[in-house]
Amino acid sequence: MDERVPRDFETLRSTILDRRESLPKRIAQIAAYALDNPDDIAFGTAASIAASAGVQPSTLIRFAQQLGFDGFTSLQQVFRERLRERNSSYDERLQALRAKAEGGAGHRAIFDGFVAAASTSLNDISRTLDDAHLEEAISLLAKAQTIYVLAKRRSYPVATYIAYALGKLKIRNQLIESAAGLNAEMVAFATPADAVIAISFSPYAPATIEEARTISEQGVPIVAITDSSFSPLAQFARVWFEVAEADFAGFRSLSATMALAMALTVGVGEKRRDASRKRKA
Amino acid sequence: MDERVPRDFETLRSTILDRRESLPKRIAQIAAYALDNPDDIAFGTAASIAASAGVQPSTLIRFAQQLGFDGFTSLQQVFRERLRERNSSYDERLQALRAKAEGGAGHRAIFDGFVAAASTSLNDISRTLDDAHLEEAISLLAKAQTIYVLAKRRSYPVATYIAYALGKLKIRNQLIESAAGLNAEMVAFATPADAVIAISFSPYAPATIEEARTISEQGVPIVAITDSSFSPLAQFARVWFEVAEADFAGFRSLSATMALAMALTVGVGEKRRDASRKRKA
DNA sequence: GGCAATATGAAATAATAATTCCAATCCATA
DNA sequence: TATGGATTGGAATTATTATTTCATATTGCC
Repeated sequence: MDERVPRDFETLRSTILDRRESLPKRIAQIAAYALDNPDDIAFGTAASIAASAGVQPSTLIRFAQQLGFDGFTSLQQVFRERLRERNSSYDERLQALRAKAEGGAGHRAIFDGFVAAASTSLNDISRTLDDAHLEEAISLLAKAQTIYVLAKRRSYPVATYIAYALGKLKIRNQLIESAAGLNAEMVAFATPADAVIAISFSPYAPATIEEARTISEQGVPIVAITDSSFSPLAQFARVWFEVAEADFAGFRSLSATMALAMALTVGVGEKRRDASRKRKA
Repeated sequence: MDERVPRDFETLRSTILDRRESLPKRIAQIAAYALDNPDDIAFGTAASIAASAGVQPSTLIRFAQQLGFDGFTSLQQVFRERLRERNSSYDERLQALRAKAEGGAGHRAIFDGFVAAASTSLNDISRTLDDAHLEEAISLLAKAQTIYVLAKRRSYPVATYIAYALGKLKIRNQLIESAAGLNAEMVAFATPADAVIAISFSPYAPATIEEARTISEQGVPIVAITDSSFSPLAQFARVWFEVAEADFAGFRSLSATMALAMALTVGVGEKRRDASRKRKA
C-alpha cells in the first residue's frame, strides 16, 4: 500500500519532473501549473486552482491521486508545508543546524549553517536598521574629502570591499592598513573635512579603537559599524550602527555588515552625483 | 461602512497591539495567539485554530469582526498574503527594488536592494551547491601543507576572510597579495603537496588567471570559486564551484561566496582535527 | 447585591469545497 | 475504420468548514 508518496516539496518536484513525459495531457497541464505556481496550490481551493490552470477540479484530484496522494487535500499539504518551512524562523533552523553540525553531520551541514547564519543576519538587520541613521551617515560621508576606512581582523574583509567599491565609484578613500606600521602617520593626515568608516566587533581590536580615538580627537567625524551600544567605537562615533551578526561554528557572518557597507558606499556615490549635478545646473 | 479594515499584516499587527488593552479576555487570547502563530492562522481552519488557542470558533470570528473584517475568512486572507509576500521570489523583489532605486527612491531602497541581492544569492547557492564537490574540495585542501589563497579586486575581501579564518584555525596559509609585487616568487614556493583556493569572477582579473595557470603547471591542486563553466579558472581547477551572485546597483553580492568560503575553511579544520585524532588513537 | 450590558460556550445551520460518478470523447491499435 | 481502454468534462454527492443563534455566564455600575 505504501506507494512512496512524496512528503516534501523537493521530492514531489522531482517525481513530477520524472514522470512528466508519461502524463496525460490535462494532468501534465496541471502538473506544470503546480510547479510554476506553488503558492496558488498552497492557498487556493480545488475549484479556483483548476480554473486558473484551465482544467476541471476532478483532473486536479486525479493528478494528486496519480502521485500517490489520496486526494487534493493531502497534495496541498505538501505545498503548504513548503511555505511553512521556508518561512520558519531562521533562528530555529540555525539552532537545528548547529546541533546537527555538532553531531558531526558532514560538510553539507556546515555549509547550510553558514547560509542560515547569513540569512538570519540579513533578516535581522533589515528589521532593525534605522533609516534616519542611514541618511545621516551618508550625508556625513558624502561631504568628506577623503573617506578613511578603518577595520582589522574579522572586519577587515568589509574594509577591503568598501575600499574597492569606493575606488570604483571614484571616491577618494584610504584604507588604514598595518602593513608597514605607518597607521599613526596615516591617521595624522585626516582632518575634520574628511570622514571615517570604522568597523569593529567584540572582541574589539585594540588598534582599531586606538586609531578611532586619535582620529576623533582630531575632529574627524566617524561613522561606526559595531555590535552593541557598549562598544568603545560607539562613543567616538558621530553616527553608529548596531549590527547583530549570527554566528556558526565559531565564525560570525559578515553578510549584514556587507550589505550595510555597500548601502553606505553606493549611497555616498549617489549623493555626490546628485550634488554635482545641482552645482552644474 | 468603511471601517478601515487592515489590509496588510503589518497594519493588522499594529492595530491589534493598539487595542490590546481594551479587548475582552478571550478575544485578547486569540489576538495574542494570532500574533505568535501567524502561520497557523494562515493554514488552519477556524476550528483547529480555535482549539489550539483554547477558545471557541465563534470567538475567533468575533475577533475578526471586531477588527472590521466580515468573518474569519477575510482575516485569514491577510495572514496568507503575508506568507505569499515573504515568499515571493526574491528575484521579483529584487527587480522591484532595482526599479525603485533607479527612480531615486532614497537610500533605504538601496540598502534593501543589497539585502535582497544577498538573500537571492544565498538561496541560489543552497539550491545549486553540489555536496560531492564540497567533499572533494575539503579533502583536497585538508591534505595540503600550506593553503594558498588567490583572489584580487572584488574577490579580495573573501580571500582576506579565508586567510583570517584559516589563521584562527591554525592552518598554515598564505594570502597571495600584490603589495610588493612578489607574487611570482610567492607562487614559486608552492608544491604539489600544497593547495590553492582561487576566487575570480567575470571580468576575471588577469593576474589571478596568470597566477592560477603558473601554479597549476607546478602541479599544485586548485579549488576554484568562479561564476561559470567558461571561466578560465575552471580549466585549471581540480574542483570548481559555480557561484551566481545577484547584483544590485552595479555591485555583486559576496554573500554566497562568503558562505561557501567559510564552509570550505571550517570543513578543512574539522577534517584535520578528525585526522589527527585518528593518528593519535 | 441587583441589574443591564457585554462576553462566552455550544450546538444548529448555512456555505463552501472536495470528491465521486458517469457519460462523452479521445487515442492507439488491429 | 472499428474497438477497447484510457482520459476528460461536468454535475451530483458527500464532507468539511464557516457562521449564526441562543442560552448561559461574567463583568461593570448604580
